[in-house]
Amino acid sequence: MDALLGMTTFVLHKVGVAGRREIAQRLAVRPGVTLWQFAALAELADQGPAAQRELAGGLGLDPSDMVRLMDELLAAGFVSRERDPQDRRRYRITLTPLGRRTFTTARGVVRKVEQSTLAPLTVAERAQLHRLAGKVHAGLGRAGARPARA
Amino acid sequence: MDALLGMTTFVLHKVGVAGRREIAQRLAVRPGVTLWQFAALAELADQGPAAQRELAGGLGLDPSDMVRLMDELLAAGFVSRERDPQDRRRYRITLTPLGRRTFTTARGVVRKVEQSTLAPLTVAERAQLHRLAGKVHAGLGRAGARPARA
DNA sequence: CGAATATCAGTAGCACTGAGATAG
DNA sequence: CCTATCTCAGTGCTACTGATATTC
Repeated sequence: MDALLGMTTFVLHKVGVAGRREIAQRLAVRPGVTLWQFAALAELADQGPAAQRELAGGLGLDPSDMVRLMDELLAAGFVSRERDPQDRRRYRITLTPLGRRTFTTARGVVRKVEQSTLAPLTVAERAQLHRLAGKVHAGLGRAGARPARA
Repeated sequence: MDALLGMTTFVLHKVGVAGRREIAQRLAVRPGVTLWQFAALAELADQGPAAQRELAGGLGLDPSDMVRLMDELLAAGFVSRERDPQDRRRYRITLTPLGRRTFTTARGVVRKVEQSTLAPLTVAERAQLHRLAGKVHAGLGRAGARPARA
């Protein structure tokens, strides 16, 4: 009996970290983005313009770390930002055409790596794994990110 | 289409990190061990006395970090160690009765947390998730830990 | 000599904490 | 006055890298 490998959480963590590593390394080569940069682009591509706080919330990233991420994305020309006229505390982050193209490229890379990582599974099993992981993830909530109110 | 949640690796990583966090917090309260300490105790309980390098390899932990871990386990009285008479470069790490009792307690805690984390899944789904994650994990290998030779 | 074990110091990435400035 | 968004500096944890002493 392997007490460690018998624990689903342990195996899940190992697989998750390894997958993240692999994807991060590939994305660094082409198209030259970090994992969080890719994640932010993905969120923007999905949901359109958003405030930094909303982005951070959706990604599970701390708002304070979002600042640095924004600096990078702006410097790379992947996004543009302007103050929200309705609420001037907020920025309105918008994906640029370059950002969208970069995201598309990156998504292709990620999909390839993911297929490689999940190679031991059949197509049906991959779908099953994704479904189950999604259910567990949905049940998490309540943890992570900075609380909106004290 | 959620580009991020559509990626199995991303979800797996999130779930794994959250699970690890939760377990680490509980273990810190009772029986007062870290996650790596628990992992090492589990490995020793499974496979009997071992050298530090073997332990590190089995756990996916860097050998250099195993040193600190050993200090902690020895100080806590969970393990004892002596030089291997056949190969005096190696230490022989053995679980003490206290270490075994601590492991048993910790394992109970971990199982409870795991059940809580996997609550959204049925019993059959949990088994399925564990099986699929195990297959992917087995396919990883080759990554992590320090290479045995340059 | 080359290789393996254990060790130790230093580094890098990542997430988090706490506090401040501006706006509602 | 109180809250929210964005910002910045600093901390802690984890994992990794590079180098050394001892033993085979």
